[in-house]
Amino acid sequence: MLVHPNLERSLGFQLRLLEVEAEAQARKALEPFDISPARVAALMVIDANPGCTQTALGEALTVNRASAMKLVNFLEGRGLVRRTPSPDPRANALLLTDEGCSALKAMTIALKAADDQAMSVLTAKEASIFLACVGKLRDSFAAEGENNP
Amino acid sequence: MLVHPNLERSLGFQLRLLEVEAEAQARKALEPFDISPARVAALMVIDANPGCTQTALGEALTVNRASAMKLVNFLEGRGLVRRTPSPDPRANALLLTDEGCSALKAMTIALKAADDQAMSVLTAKEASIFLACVGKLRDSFAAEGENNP
DNA sequence: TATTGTTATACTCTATAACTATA
DNA sequence: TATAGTTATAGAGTATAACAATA
Repeated sequence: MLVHPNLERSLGFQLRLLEVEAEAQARKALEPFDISPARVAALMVIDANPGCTQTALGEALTVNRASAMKLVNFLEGRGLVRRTPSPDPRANALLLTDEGCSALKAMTIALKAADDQAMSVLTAKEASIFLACVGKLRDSFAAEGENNP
Repeated sequence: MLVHPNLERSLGFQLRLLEVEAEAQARKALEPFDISPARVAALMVIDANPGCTQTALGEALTVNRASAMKLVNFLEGRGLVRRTPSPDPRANALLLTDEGCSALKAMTIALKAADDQAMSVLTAKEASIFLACVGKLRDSFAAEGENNP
């Protein structure tokens, strides 16, 4: 069945289909850990920014404070993240627990294997151009968003 | 604030960020029409496959029958799509109304303008390689999905 | 039996708005 | 007044399961 000539050539639609498949693949790679890709992304942000606040976590993941809080509630409940006192008593400083740290290492390995397998259909040159284009496009969208806030 | 070295290099995460931005841009381009990108995609599928069933529509959009039905309910309520009798009396044959046809033309123009603007940061060669890579990656994911159904 | 459309229900993710406690 | 976290609520979007009509 035909989808539609305009859809086949549409950047947005093709990206959406690809992203849906990439997310499903990541979800599968994470099945042994019973955790979603978005939550692993949160762990990675905290790992890269120990002591960051929930608001900062939300900004890095482009979700709002309330959503960031739900993420942290889940990760804390799993024993992967700790809320610790921060210089500013209004804020929480987020840290990975020891368990969170070792779990993240294992998850990262699983995700990378899946990623590498998907990227293996591209030549090295294609992969490099592809990732550069993704970056350029993201910058382009970000610039547009600033012009029309 | 650092996101995370592993995330910066992650195909899945970068794709997700890009897709979120592309979707937001499409949503904005469609604001004058008060309709979501997913619903316009449904219109395009029906336009390309006049008389298709709801189940077929769902398959093309990779959603299930119940979700396809909600899409059609909305589009019918808007007067953009008609459910007509089908050779198989269990099924509906979906058609665009005249209004749906002309609305889709205008929406397509708006979407293409936004798409072209985003792609304008890529050289012609980059754009061609980028779209080819998207296709390759989708095929790769699809093949993986078949091996592990 | 299998399939189409339908309905009811629930789940996930996210957003908004209002509240508190601090700054 | 502005900000961090919290809470309650609501909205999309999608999925599952069961049902009727028909193949």
